Amino acid sequence: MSDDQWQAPRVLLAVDLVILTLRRSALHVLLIRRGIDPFRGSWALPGGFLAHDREDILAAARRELAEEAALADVPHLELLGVYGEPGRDPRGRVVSVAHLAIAPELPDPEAGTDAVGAQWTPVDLVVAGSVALAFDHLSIVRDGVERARSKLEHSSLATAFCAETFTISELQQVYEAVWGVRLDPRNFYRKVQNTPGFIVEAGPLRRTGNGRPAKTFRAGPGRQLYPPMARSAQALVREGSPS
Amino acid sequence: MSDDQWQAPRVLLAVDLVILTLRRSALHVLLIRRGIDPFRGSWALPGGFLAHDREDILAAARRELAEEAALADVPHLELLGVYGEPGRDPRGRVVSVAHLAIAPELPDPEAGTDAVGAQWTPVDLVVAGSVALAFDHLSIVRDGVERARSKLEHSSLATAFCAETFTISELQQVYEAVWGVRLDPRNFYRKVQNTPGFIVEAGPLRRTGNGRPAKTFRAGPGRQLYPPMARSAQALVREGSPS
DNA sequence: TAGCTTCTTGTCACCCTGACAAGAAGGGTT
DNA sequence: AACCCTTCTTGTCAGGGTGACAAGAAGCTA
Repeated sequence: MSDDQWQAPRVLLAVDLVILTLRRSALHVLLIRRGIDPFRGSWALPGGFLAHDREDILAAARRELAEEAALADVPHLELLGVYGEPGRDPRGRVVSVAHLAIAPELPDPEAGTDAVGAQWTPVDLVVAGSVALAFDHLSIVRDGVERARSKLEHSSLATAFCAETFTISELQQVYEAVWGVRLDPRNFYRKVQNTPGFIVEAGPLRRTGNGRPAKTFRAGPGRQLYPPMARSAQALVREGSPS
Repeated sequence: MSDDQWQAPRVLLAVDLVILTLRRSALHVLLIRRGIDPFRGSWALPGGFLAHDREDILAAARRELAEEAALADVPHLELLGVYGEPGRDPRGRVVSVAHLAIAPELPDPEAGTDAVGAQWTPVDLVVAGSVALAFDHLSIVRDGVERARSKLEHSSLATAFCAETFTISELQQVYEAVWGVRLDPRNFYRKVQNTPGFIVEAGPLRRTGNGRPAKTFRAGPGRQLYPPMARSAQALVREGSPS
């Protein structure tokens, strides 16, 4: 059980990022076209190895967020999972710590920045397999989307998809896009208003497109939602198939 | 941004285990007395380094489960988190992948096996700080308990604390111990019965201690609970302070 | 047999939810 | 300006789940 000569193996530690956002009311994930082998030319998640021996993992995630996605700050970043199956990377034993990041819809897409080759891709296309991903990144994306779906129920994660201030209708679009369902605006309005700590009115401001101006809100102090948003219950009216 | 000479750092990968069980209606965690430096003589979570270069992480977790806890099989084992802060281990850069395991109350405690020095310890004592833990293991235990509390709400994790067959009363004790609340037996009975896929009757068997014999059940096919078990709502009657 | 324990089945009021009607407040068109 | 259309917001109402609680069922012990 204990050889004096035995040495614990050392592994390469990578950080990968599932960055989700809403674009034109559809859920998108940021992908990068790989410039090096292996999988050169394939789409992959932003990520990379630890920069040095003493870099903190979360710090590495933020660094990759800035370097590869040109996102200096995101409203949400959390551990998603560990993907370390032997053989997942032909370069040797690589253990990847995947993170889930949520960003609001940003004015500048992926243009002009350091993040050349970065592209927001509809999640539907990715999970359907229409976009081939490097390594086991398809599994990671699937897990990330499922995590987001789940956390929308019990936490205030949905506000991370929105700008600083937002309307209830915009918040509803987050739920509809991530869950893939249609919700009744009137019941949704009442529900989020009656969930303590979820959202607070952001002054009597108003802004809108076409109809009656909407009240604006900002994220409230609560991170957990009681009572939770019911997914299965409201999911009666599934969204139609894509045309 | 790219030095030809740059080499990605390699880290030592460890696996740690938060193994929870119920003993005499109280939540316990398995701790090991460390026999080597650092923290020799302190209590710590079961765990260790990867055995070799190609060992799968989950396989390493199961191996440690068998070696250090003498648990050949547990009904639940999942990723808990990654703890890789630089400096958490004086031996160098160690990244620990923590796992959460749930075991039913076992007939043989920690006696006689390979797991010398293993001991079931009340979680209350640990989180209160009455038992000093090595490394950042206190944080890991806290996260593990919180994970279990959360998953009891939306998943059928509670059945992992029970034997193959169990009574509804035993299932209730799991919720009461993990959540630290008292629940009404009649409402709990109705609730779990009406949650589809949670539990199924295990034949007309019966067994009990003192009162009326209870029906026995086994875990149902459902892993997610709809509607979920409400923690905040039922948590009206907090359990009394320890005597 | 009485008393105690625990399990199991009900009852009832309240609140949340889903389905839906209708008013409020803007823009666009003629 | 009148009208239509859009979206936001406030209500109404029936049904189902939940908490509080009563009461019977089925065993053990004295």
